[in-house]
Amino acid sequence: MSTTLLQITDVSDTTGAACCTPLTRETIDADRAEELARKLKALADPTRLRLVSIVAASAGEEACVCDLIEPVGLSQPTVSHHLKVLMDAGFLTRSKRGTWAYYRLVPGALGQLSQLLDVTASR
Amino acid sequence: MSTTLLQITDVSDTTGAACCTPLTRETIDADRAEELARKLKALADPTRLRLVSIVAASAGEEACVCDLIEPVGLSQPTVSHHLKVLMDAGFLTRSKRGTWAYYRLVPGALGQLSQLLDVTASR
DNA sequence: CGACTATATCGATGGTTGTCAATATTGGGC
DNA sequence: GCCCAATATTGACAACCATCGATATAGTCG
Repeated sequence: MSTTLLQITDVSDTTGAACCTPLTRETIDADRAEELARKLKALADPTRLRLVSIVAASAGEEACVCDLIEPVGLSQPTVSHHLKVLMDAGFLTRSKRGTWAYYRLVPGALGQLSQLLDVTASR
Repeated sequence: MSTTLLQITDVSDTTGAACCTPLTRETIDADRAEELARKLKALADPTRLRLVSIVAASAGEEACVCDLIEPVGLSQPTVSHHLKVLMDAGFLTRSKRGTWAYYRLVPGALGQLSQLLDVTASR
Protein backbone atom coordinates (compact mmCIF):
# COMPACT_ATOMS: atom_id res chain seq x y z
CA MET A 1 0.00 0.00 0.00
CA SER A 2 2.26 2.68 1.20
CA THR A 3 5.53 3.37 -0.41
CA THR A 4 8.05 0.74 0.23
CA LEU A 5 10.88 2.50 -1.37
CA LEU A 6 14.39 1.82 -0.36
CA GLN A 7 13.14 0.61 2.92
CA ILE A 8 15.09 -1.57 5.19
CA THR A 9 13.47 -4.67 6.44
CA ASP A 10 14.16 -3.92 10.00
CA VAL A 11 10.62 -4.36 11.11
CA SER A 12 10.64 -3.57 14.75
CA ASP A 13 8.10 -0.87 14.21
CA THR A 14 5.29 -2.76 15.86
CA THR A 15 5.52 -0.30 18.64
CA GLY A 16 3.00 2.25 17.61
CA ALA A 17 -0.44 0.98 16.98
CA ALA A 18 -1.34 0.87 13.36
CA CYS A 19 -2.37 4.35 12.60
CA CYS A 20 -3.26 5.49 9.21
CA THR A 21 -0.52 7.05 7.25
CA PRO A 22 2.87 5.46 6.93
CA LEU A 23 4.32 7.19 9.88
CA THR A 24 7.66 5.84 10.81
CA ARG A 25 8.54 3.52 8.09
CA GLU A 26 12.18 2.68 8.45
CA THR A 27 14.57 4.38 6.14
CA ILE A 28 17.62 2.83 4.60
CA ASP A 29 20.58 2.72 6.93
CA ALA A 30 23.98 4.18 6.17
CA ASP A 31 25.68 0.87 5.44
CA ARG A 32 23.05 -0.25 3.04
CA ALA A 33 23.03 3.12 1.33
CA GLU A 34 26.76 2.83 0.84
CA GLU A 35 26.42 -0.59 -0.68
CA LEU A 36 23.60 0.44 -3.00
CA ALA A 37 25.46 3.56 -4.05
CA ARG A 38 28.49 1.46 -4.90
CA LYS A 39 26.49 -0.61 -7.34
CA LEU A 40 24.65 2.32 -8.82
CA LYS A 41 27.92 4.10 -9.34
CA ALA A 42 29.19 1.19 -11.37
CA LEU A 43 26.22 1.52 -13.69
CA ALA A 44 26.11 5.29 -13.75
CA ASP A 45 28.29 5.72 -16.77
CA PRO A 46 27.07 5.83 -20.36
CA THR A 47 29.84 3.60 -21.65
CA ARG A 48 29.25 0.97 -19.02
CA LEU A 49 25.53 1.00 -19.67
CA ARG A 50 26.21 0.39 -23.30
CA LEU A 51 28.61 -2.41 -22.52
CA VAL A 52 26.07 -4.14 -20.33
CA SER A 53 23.44 -3.64 -22.96
CA ILE A 54 25.58 -5.04 -25.73
CA VAL A 55 26.55 -8.06 -23.69
CA ALA A 56 22.91 -8.69 -22.86
CA ALA A 57 21.89 -8.43 -26.48
CA SER A 58 24.68 -10.61 -27.78
CA ALA A 59 24.12 -14.13 -28.95
CA GLY A 60 24.48 -16.42 -25.99
CA GLU A 61 24.41 -13.35 -23.81
CA GLU A 62 28.14 -13.18 -23.89
CA ALA A 63 30.62 -11.05 -25.75
CA CYS A 64 34.34 -10.86 -25.98
CA VAL A 65 36.29 -7.67 -25.55
CA CYS A 66 37.14 -7.47 -29.21
CA ASP A 67 33.44 -7.23 -30.02
CA LEU A 68 32.95 -4.40 -27.58
CA ILE A 69 35.72 -2.01 -28.49
CA GLU A 70 34.40 -0.89 -31.83
CA PRO A 71 30.76 -0.29 -30.76
CA VAL A 72 31.65 2.01 -27.89
CA GLY A 73 34.43 3.73 -29.79
CA LEU A 74 36.94 3.92 -26.99
CA SER A 75 40.43 2.53 -26.57
CA GLN A 76 40.96 -1.08 -25.60
CA PRO A 77 42.44 -0.25 -22.18
CA THR A 78 39.46 1.93 -21.40
CA VAL A 79 37.00 -0.78 -22.36
CA SER A 80 38.91 -3.27 -20.23
CA HIS A 81 38.76 -0.84 -17.36
CA HIS A 82 35.01 -0.45 -17.61
CA LEU A 83 34.50 -4.18 -17.80
CA LYS A 84 36.53 -4.59 -14.65
CA VAL A 85 34.40 -2.03 -12.85
CA LEU A 86 31.27 -3.88 -13.88
CA MET A 87 32.78 -7.15 -12.73
CA ASP A 88 33.83 -5.77 -9.37
CA ALA A 89 30.31 -4.49 -8.86
CA GLY A 90 28.89 -7.90 -9.59
CA PHE A 91 27.18 -7.24 -12.89
CA LEU A 92 29.45 -9.23 -15.17
CA THR A 93 31.56 -12.35 -15.06
CA ARG A 94 34.54 -13.16 -17.21
CA SER A 95 35.63 -16.45 -18.69
CA LYS A 96 38.77 -16.72 -20.73
CA ARG A 97 38.88 -19.07 -23.65
CA GLY A 98 42.19 -18.98 -25.38
CA THR A 99 43.32 -15.45 -25.83
CA TRP A 100 39.78 -14.16 -25.72
CA ALA A 101 37.91 -13.01 -22.67
CA TYR A 102 34.17 -13.48 -22.73
CA TYR A 103 31.93 -11.43 -20.53
CA ARG A 104 28.45 -12.45 -19.41
CA LEU A 105 25.74 -10.92 -17.30
CA VAL A 106 25.40 -12.13 -13.76
CA PRO A 107 21.86 -13.50 -13.88
CA GLY A 108 19.96 -11.74 -11.15
CA ALA A 109 22.16 -8.74 -10.58
CA LEU A 110 20.30 -6.10 -12.49
CA GLY A 111 16.90 -7.37 -11.46
CA GLN A 112 17.89 -7.21 -7.83
CA LEU A 113 19.03 -3.66 -8.17
CA SER A 114 15.85 -2.85 -9.99
CA GLN A 115 13.77 -4.26 -7.17
CA LEU A 116 15.63 -2.25 -4.60
CA LEU A 117 14.75 0.91 -6.40
CA ASP A 118 11.18 0.00 -6.96
CA VAL A 119 8.31 1.69 -5.32
CA THR A 120 5.41 -0.55 -4.68
CA ALA A 121 2.93 2.22 -4.89
CA SER A 122 4.56 4.92 -6.89
CA ARG A 123 2.13 7.66 -6.30
CA MET B 1 12.16 -14.93 -23.45
CA SER B 2 15.07 -13.06 -24.73
CA THR B 3 16.73 -10.51 -22.65
CA THR B 4 15.18 -7.16 -23.00
CA LEU B 5 17.59 -5.38 -20.88
CA LEU B 6 18.32 -1.75 -21.23
CA GLN B 7 16.62 -1.79 -24.53
CA ILE B 8 15.77 1.32 -26.31
CA THR B 9 12.21 2.11 -27.02
CA ASP B 10 13.12 4.14 -29.99
CA VAL B 11 10.54 6.86 -30.27
CA SER B 12 11.32 10.47 -29.83
CA ASP B 13 10.14 10.93 -26.34
CA THR B 14 12.70 13.36 -25.15
CA THR B 15 10.94 14.06 -21.91
CA GLY B 16 12.29 10.96 -20.34
CA ALA B 17 12.21 7.28 -20.85
CA ALA B 18 8.85 6.31 -22.08
CA CYS B 19 9.57 2.72 -21.30
CA CYS B 20 7.24 -0.15 -21.61
CA THR B 21 7.09 -2.86 -24.15
CA PRO B 22 10.34 -2.60 -25.94
CA LEU B 23 10.37 -3.21 -29.61
CA THR B 24 13.72 -4.62 -30.24
CA ARG B 25 16.52 -6.34 -28.58
CA GLU B 26 18.47 -3.41 -29.84
CA THR B 27 21.14 -2.19 -27.57
CA ILE B 28 20.80 1.13 -25.93
CA ASP B 29 22.04 3.99 -28.06
CA ALA B 30 24.53 6.57 -26.95
CA ASP B 31 22.03 9.32 -26.25
CA ARG B 32 19.81 7.18 -24.13
CA ALA B 33 22.78 5.74 -22.31
CA GLU B 34 23.84 9.26 -21.49
CA GLU B 35 20.42 10.11 -20.19
CA LEU B 36 20.13 6.97 -18.09
CA ALA B 37 23.61 7.46 -16.71
CA ARG B 38 22.71 10.98 -15.71
CA LYS B 39 19.84 9.74 -13.59
CA LEU B 40 21.76 6.86 -12.12
CA LYS B 41 24.57 9.20 -11.20
CA ALA B 42 22.14 11.33 -9.27
CA LEU B 43 21.17 8.33 -7.18
CA ALA B 44 24.62 6.84 -6.91
CA ASP B 45 25.54 8.54 -3.69
CA PRO B 46 24.86 7.18 -0.22
CA THR B 47 23.72 10.50 1.13
CA ARG B 48 21.28 11.07 -1.69
CA LEU B 49 19.90 7.57 -1.34
CA ARG B 50 19.27 8.25 2.31
CA LEU B 51 17.62 11.55 1.53
CA VAL B 52 15.28 9.93 -0.96
CA SER B 53 14.54 7.19 1.50
CA ILE B 54 13.79 9.57 4.32
CA VAL B 55 11.51 11.68 2.16
CA ALA B 56 9.69 8.57 1.01
CA ALA B 57 9.23 7.37 4.55
CA SER B 58 8.08 10.70 5.91
CA ALA B 59 4.51 11.40 6.78
CA GLY B 60 2.79 12.73 3.74
CA GLU B 61 5.82 11.63 1.79
CA GLU B 62 7.33 15.03 2.16
CA ALA B 63 10.03 16.45 4.35
CA CYS B 64 11.56 19.85 4.87
CA VAL B 65 15.26 20.48 4.80
CA CYS B 66 15.42 21.03 8.53
CA ASP B 67 14.24 17.46 9.03
CA LEU B 68 16.90 16.08 6.76
CA ILE B 69 20.05 17.73 8.04
CA GLU B 70 20.33 15.93 11.31
CA PRO B 71 19.65 12.39 10.01
CA VAL B 72 22.36 12.50 7.39
CA GLY B 73 24.80 14.37 9.58
CA LEU B 74 26.12 16.79 7.00
CA SER B 75 26.14 20.55 6.76
CA GLN B 76 23.06 22.43 5.62
CA PRO B 77 24.64 23.61 2.36
CA THR B 78 25.67 20.09 1.51
CA VAL B 79 22.18 18.77 2.12
CA SER B 80 20.75 21.55 -0.01
CA HIS B 81 23.20 20.66 -2.73
CA HIS B 82 22.19 17.01 -2.73
CA LEU B 83 18.53 17.90 -2.82
CA LYS B 84 19.16 20.09 -5.83
CA VAL B 85 20.93 17.26 -7.62
CA LEU B 86 17.98 14.98 -6.94
CA MET B 87 15.59 17.65 -8.18
CA ASP B 88 17.55 18.28 -11.34
CA ALA B 89 17.51 14.58 -12.06
CA GLY B 90 13.76 14.49 -11.66
CA PHE B 91 13.46 12.48 -8.48
CA LEU B 92 12.24 15.21 -6.14
CA THR B 93 10.12 18.31 -6.28
CA ARG B 94 10.26 21.26 -3.97
CA SER B 95 7.48 23.40 -2.65
CA LYS B 96 8.19 26.33 -0.41
CA ARG B 97 5.80 27.18 2.35
CA GLY B 98 6.93 30.14 4.36
CA THR B 99 10.59 29.86 5.09
CA TRP B 100 10.47 26.12 4.81
CA ALA B 101 11.15 24.06 1.72
CA TYR B 102 9.33 20.78 1.46
CA TYR B 103 10.63 18.04 -0.78
CA ARG B 104 8.51 15.25 -2.23
CA LEU B 105 9.13 12.27 -4.42
CA VAL B 106 8.20 12.59 -8.05
CA PRO B 107 5.62 9.81 -8.32
CA GLY B 108 6.80 7.56 -11.09
CA ALA B 109 10.44 8.54 -11.27
CA LEU B 110 12.03 5.72 -9.36
CA GLY B 111 9.72 3.10 -10.74
CA GLN B 112 10.51 4.14 -14.25
CA LEU B 113 14.20 3.89 -13.62
CA SER B 114 13.65 0.53 -12.03
CA GLN B 115 11.86 -0.72 -15.11
CA LEU B 116 14.62 0.45 -17.38
CA LEU B 117 17.11 -1.61 -15.46
CA ASP B 118 14.98 -4.65 -15.33
CA VAL B 119 15.67 -7.71 -17.32
CA THR B 120 12.55 -9.34 -18.52
CA ALA B 121 14.12 -12.72 -18.64
CA SER B 122 17.25 -12.48 -16.65
CA ARG B 123 17.59 -16.16 -17.22
C1' DC C 1 61.87 -20.65 -29.48
C1' DG C 2 59.97 -16.44 -31.71
C1' DA C 3 56.43 -13.66 -33.73
C1' DC C 4 51.85 -12.34 -33.26
C1' DT C 5 47.34 -11.45 -31.01
C1' DA C 6 44.12 -10.46 -27.32
C1' DT C 7 43.67 -8.57 -23.00
C1' DA C 8 45.16 -6.50 -18.61
C1' DT C 9 47.79 -3.21 -15.92
C1' DC C 10 50.35 1.13 -15.15
C1' DG C 11 51.15 6.16 -15.03
C1' DA C 12 49.68 10.50 -16.20
C1' DT C 13 46.20 13.97 -16.94
C1' DG C 14 42.17 16.77 -17.31
C1' DG C 15 37.60 16.91 -15.64
C1' DT C 16 34.06 15.97 -12.23
C1' DT C 17 32.25 15.76 -7.48
C1' DG C 18 31.33 15.90 -2.35
C1' DT C 19 32.15 18.79 1.28
C1' DC C 20 32.51 22.93 4.06
C1' DA C 21 32.67 27.98 5.51
C1' DA C 22 31.06 32.24 4.15
C1' DT C 23 27.57 34.82 2.16
C1' DA C 24 23.25 35.87 -0.21
C1' DT C 25 18.22 35.45 -0.37
C1' DT C 26 13.67 35.06 1.18
C1' DG C 27 9.87 35.17 4.35
C1' DG C 28 7.83 36.13 9.00
C1' DG C 29 7.27 38.67 13.24
C1' DC C 30 7.93 42.70 16.01
C1' DG D 1 11.57 49.05 8.63
C1' DC D 2 14.61 45.79 11.20
C1' DC D 3 16.07 41.45 12.90
C1' DC D 4 15.90 36.51 12.86
C1' DA D 5 15.29 31.88 10.97
C1' DA D 6 15.36 28.67 6.95
C1' DT D 7 17.28 27.77 2.75
C1' DA D 8 20.11 28.59 -1.46
C1' DT D 9 24.32 30.02 -3.70
C1' DT D 10 29.26 30.82 -4.10
C1' DG D 11 34.14 29.71 -3.83
C1' DA D 12 37.63 26.69 -2.59
C1' DC D 13 39.76 22.30 -2.04
C1' DA D 14 40.70 17.49 -1.87
C1' DA D 15 39.36 13.14 -3.65
C1' DC D 16 37.86 10.56 -7.26
C1' DC D 17 37.29 9.12 -12.21
C1' DA D 18 37.34 8.42 -17.36
C1' DT D 19 40.52 8.34 -20.69
C1' DC D 20 44.72 7.56 -23.19
C1' DG D 21 49.49 5.78 -24.54
C1' DA D 22 52.86 2.67 -23.15
C1' DT D 23 53.83 -1.59 -21.43
C1' DA D 24 53.19 -6.17 -19.39
C1' DT D 25 51.05 -10.75 -19.54
C1' DA D 26 49.41 -14.79 -21.58
C1' DG D 27 47.91 -17.80 -25.22
C1' DT D 28 48.51 -19.47 -30.22
C1' DC D 29 50.76 -20.79 -34.19
C1' DG D 30 54.68 -21.37 -37.07
